[in-house]
Amino acid sequence: MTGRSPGEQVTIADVARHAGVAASTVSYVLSGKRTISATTRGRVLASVRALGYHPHAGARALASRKANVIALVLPLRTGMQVPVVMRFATAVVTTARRHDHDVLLVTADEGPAGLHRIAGSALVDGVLLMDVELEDSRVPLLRELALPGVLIGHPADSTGLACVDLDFRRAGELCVEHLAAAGHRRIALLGAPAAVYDRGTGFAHRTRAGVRAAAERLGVDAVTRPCEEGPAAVRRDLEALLADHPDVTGLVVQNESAVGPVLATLPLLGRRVPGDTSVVAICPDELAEQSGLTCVPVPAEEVGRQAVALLMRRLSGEPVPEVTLLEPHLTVRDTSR
Amino acid sequence: MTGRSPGEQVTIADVARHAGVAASTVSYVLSGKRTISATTRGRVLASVRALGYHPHAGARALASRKANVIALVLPLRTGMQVPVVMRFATAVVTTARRHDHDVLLVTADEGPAGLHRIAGSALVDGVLLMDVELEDSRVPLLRELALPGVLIGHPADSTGLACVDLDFRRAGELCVEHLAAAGHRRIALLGAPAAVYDRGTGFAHRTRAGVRAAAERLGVDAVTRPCEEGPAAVRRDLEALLADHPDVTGLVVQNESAVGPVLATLPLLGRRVPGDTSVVAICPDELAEQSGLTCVPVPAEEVGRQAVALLMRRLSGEPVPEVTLLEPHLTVRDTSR
DNA sequence: CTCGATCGTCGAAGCGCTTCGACGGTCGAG
DNA sequence: CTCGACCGTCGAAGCGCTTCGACGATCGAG
Repeated sequence: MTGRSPGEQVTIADVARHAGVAASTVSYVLSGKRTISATTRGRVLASVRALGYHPHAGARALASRKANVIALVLPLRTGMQVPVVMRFATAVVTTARRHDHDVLLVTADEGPAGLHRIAGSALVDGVLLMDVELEDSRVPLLRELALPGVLIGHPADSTGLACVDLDFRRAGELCVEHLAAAGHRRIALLGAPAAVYDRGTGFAHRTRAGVRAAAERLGVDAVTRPCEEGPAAVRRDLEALLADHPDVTGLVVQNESAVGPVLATLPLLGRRVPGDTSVVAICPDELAEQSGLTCVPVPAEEVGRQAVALLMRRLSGEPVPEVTLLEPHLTVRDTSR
Repeated sequence: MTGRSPGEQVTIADVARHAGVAASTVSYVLSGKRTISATTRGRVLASVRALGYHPHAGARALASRKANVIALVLPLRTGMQVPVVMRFATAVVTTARRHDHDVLLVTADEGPAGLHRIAGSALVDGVLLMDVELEDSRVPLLRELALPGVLIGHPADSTGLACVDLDFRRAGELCVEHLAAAGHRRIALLGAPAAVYDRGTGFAHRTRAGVRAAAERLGVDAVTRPCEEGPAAVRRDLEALLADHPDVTGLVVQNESAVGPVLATLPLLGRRVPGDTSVVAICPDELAEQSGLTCVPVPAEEVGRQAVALLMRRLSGEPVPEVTLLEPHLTVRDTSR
């Protein structure tokens, strides 16, 4: 029984009165910023529980100049790998909570103005930027606002920033190395939608670069081609690719929505997998697992966790590395040989 | 040039000084809660722009007892229709911003404790609850905390609540009516994963009920069966279904991940679509459009908009209807006859 | 012309919290 | 023993904003 109607804010003064101490003492117990005797601490904590006290977020933000909230700026537009984004978001929220922070969801459509608003109103202490382009307009703004930020993906110039990403270049190389080792001499990358390349999205460009570099190094042929979304489009793009390059026997797919249709279409084109054609994907692991697909998993959770951890370190003033690249790994399943 | 280092908070006092008025006057200009002469207002607004002033969210929340933030409580667990959730989230953020509110992302894993925390700390003014189950533990809590909330989906007992949802019962009926009108006498519902039914998730149960009711009313046979995710699982469940009920000629699919595989599998079973078997889905429209699928679209955006609008009305003390059901519509494409 | 309304503005009082400086009380070193 | 250092606690001052009451000025009605 709290003796208060629900919805009424329990204040630190209530707790102090209940425990017979000063409000500041309660604050120090909760923050641990000054030593408090075990007895007093025990009494205070008991009162906190008894009253169901939660500090008023606004008041705390005002006094301490920290909101304990971070912003997650999501793309939410076409061409995005939706499930990846989702799993990533989950990891971010969970990790942030573990660091006693909440997550504000901001859509990229709000653009730079959104960042201005958020920074100016002290709504958040820092931002996580997803879907970063090679030349991203938000990046200079971040520098200018002196708003602590961590980027998912990395822009061309990462000076003074903190970026986390799967090493997509290496992932591309890995796929080609795997196929080349299995004896494939002609390899094709069926990539993201053209719009994604046009936007200059890092992961697409870097993967392509990795594929090309590895192919050159290993002396195999590699062609690359964007691929639109939707079963019909995938099928069309795949057929066109194989019509132009009929001698391709190794396929690297980096497009979530293409995985299913590619696997369904190849047999119809008279190509058995992996007998005639090997398929390797860069995609979430569950998706690949469902189809027994050889893949380089995109570790969305791990990226999310790392990103939050980096941001937390920045918020506490620690220096952090500019670029954190996660090492990709290839999981061999049934679609490659 | 603001004359302040970036990251320094511009306060209302700065604006007041710059405009030569009192701080309270600035506040009234911005809130419109008292009449201010056009000249003064103009001067103040100019200063606001010149200094790039954004009110400090915490201070504002403290003084006004409104955070101008709503919480979006997302499931983020298996069996969810991920793209739907995503589009929904986008609509929520966009609509909320239009009402001058931000959105805090909360995962359902935090459970009731999360709601307590959020309510107690005045972090948010209200909550949007997704993925509501028929008997949802968060619902009584919402009542108890007197926390304004809007549910997406609706629980068995919606007294005193506000719920928004597509009328899934009607959607189920619509599909059956369409198939029956085309002459199909034996119809099957290939539904959500079994876990979704077991959780008592409203949309799955209501759709099934609608299918059964319409079938009975129209005198056609209807069988229903859950369907797991992933191409292989879908194929297996579909084959089992058709083995048990070979005379089924009309298929209702309510499972995003099943749409593609179902369409791919039917021809392999010697069933041409729509010649031998008609397929109708309840799924996002883009997904259906890609495959030329007859469907009842799930209007994620519309639900998101409505939900936010309802919450805003609740926050301003207006009474709102307990249940808002969106009328489903069937779009005929190439997979049904 | 005077008086009450009305309008536009101001000053001050908090909102609930953190944090700084201060102050008694202990305790160990000299 | 005495004195300084330290420990545990308190009171007060603000953080930036909203909002209430007050107050001069303006204006129309009597």
